Amino acid sequence: MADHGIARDQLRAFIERIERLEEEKKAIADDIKEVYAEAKGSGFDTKVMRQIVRIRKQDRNERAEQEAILDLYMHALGMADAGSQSEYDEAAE
Amino acid sequence: MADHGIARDQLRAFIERIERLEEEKKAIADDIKEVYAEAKGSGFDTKVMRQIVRIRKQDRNERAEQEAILDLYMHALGMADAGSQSEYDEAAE
Amino acid sequence: MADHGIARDQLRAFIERIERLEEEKKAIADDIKEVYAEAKGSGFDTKVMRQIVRIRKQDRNERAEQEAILDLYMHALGMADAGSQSEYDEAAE
Amino acid sequence: MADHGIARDQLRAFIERIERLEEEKKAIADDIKEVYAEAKGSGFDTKVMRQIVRIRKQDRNERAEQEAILDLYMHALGMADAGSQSEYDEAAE
DNA sequence: TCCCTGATAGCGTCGC
DNA sequence: GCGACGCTATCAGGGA
Repeated sequence: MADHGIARDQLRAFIERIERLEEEKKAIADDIKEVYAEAKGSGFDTKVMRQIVRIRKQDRNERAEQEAILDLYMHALGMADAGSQSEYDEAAE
Repeated sequence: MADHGIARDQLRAFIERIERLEEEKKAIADDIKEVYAEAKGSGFDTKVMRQIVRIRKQDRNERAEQEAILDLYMHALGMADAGSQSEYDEAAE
Repeated sequence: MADHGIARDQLRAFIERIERLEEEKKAIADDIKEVYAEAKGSGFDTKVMRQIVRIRKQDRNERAEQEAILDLYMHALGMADAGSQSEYDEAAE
Repeated sequence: MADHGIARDQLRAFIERIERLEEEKKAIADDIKEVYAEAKGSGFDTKVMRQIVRIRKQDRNERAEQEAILDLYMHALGMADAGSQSEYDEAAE
């Protein structure tokens, strides 16, 4: 039974951490809204702004995908890419 | 009561159309799987293939977004774009 | 080097087949959307409709599973099933 | 023309603030994912956890709504509510 | 106020 | 069999 108690506490802790993080996330989402509202107040068209944000994001993603596919090719060809091994070492694989 | 009967038949018809279409959709999804499987059988790396397909799609989307944002600017500036009214006429809007 | 050229063409063919199929899939997905939109225009609640579709699908899956189990038993008993009336008969509904 | 330059800078500033905030938002979303992953590693069922989180959120929303209604009555009766102990006290749970 | 679009979360699939 | 990724469906916010 003690185990259940422990598990319960652990679960509770996880849940609370998540809820705390979700609060933060929501706070930020609200901040974003505020910025759009402020921009609108300054005469900008939020629709256009959203599109700009979206397209810039796409650009970044595109670049990321390009890199990803390059890596993929390299591996497919049995060539590990030296350099850019940042953050994790795949040599072990 | 007759109304309910009519509505029921109408609803039934809609549901069946949807289910039929979903069957077709699934059939195509299966076809896609088959193609990947076949390619794999020919020695291709499906992961790479999926990436290629994805990136090509992104390219197309990017172009579409570019056009969309252009349109948006044009409208924001009060300039309807003459031409490119292909497929549907926005004049009515 | 010729090999690479061949592989390249083959790959290209696979990619194009996939892209063609994905287009078709998307077209059908759009058709489905249209049907929902039309139903909505006729006063139906699409949320409810989606639930109906989902439930009916589950039912079919359950039936399929039941049949699968039956088949399993039949084979375990050394009895091949003679046809099992393909696709099931909806007349009864 | 100077105006356009100013507007441009202003727009740029808004866009960058938004992008910065979206990065933060994403970072938090990733943190949440990590917590779920960690919980999973401790043997918890994340699907159940997500349900718990969702339900507790609903509960909070309901409580908030109840309070809102209460406030409404209070105001209708010309009685301002004195503070209403902001944010609710979780000690009782 | 309603509709539509975009964002998010859950599900299923694929690969390891 | 497990874990990760992509896709789909649902929900919420913004605009008309």
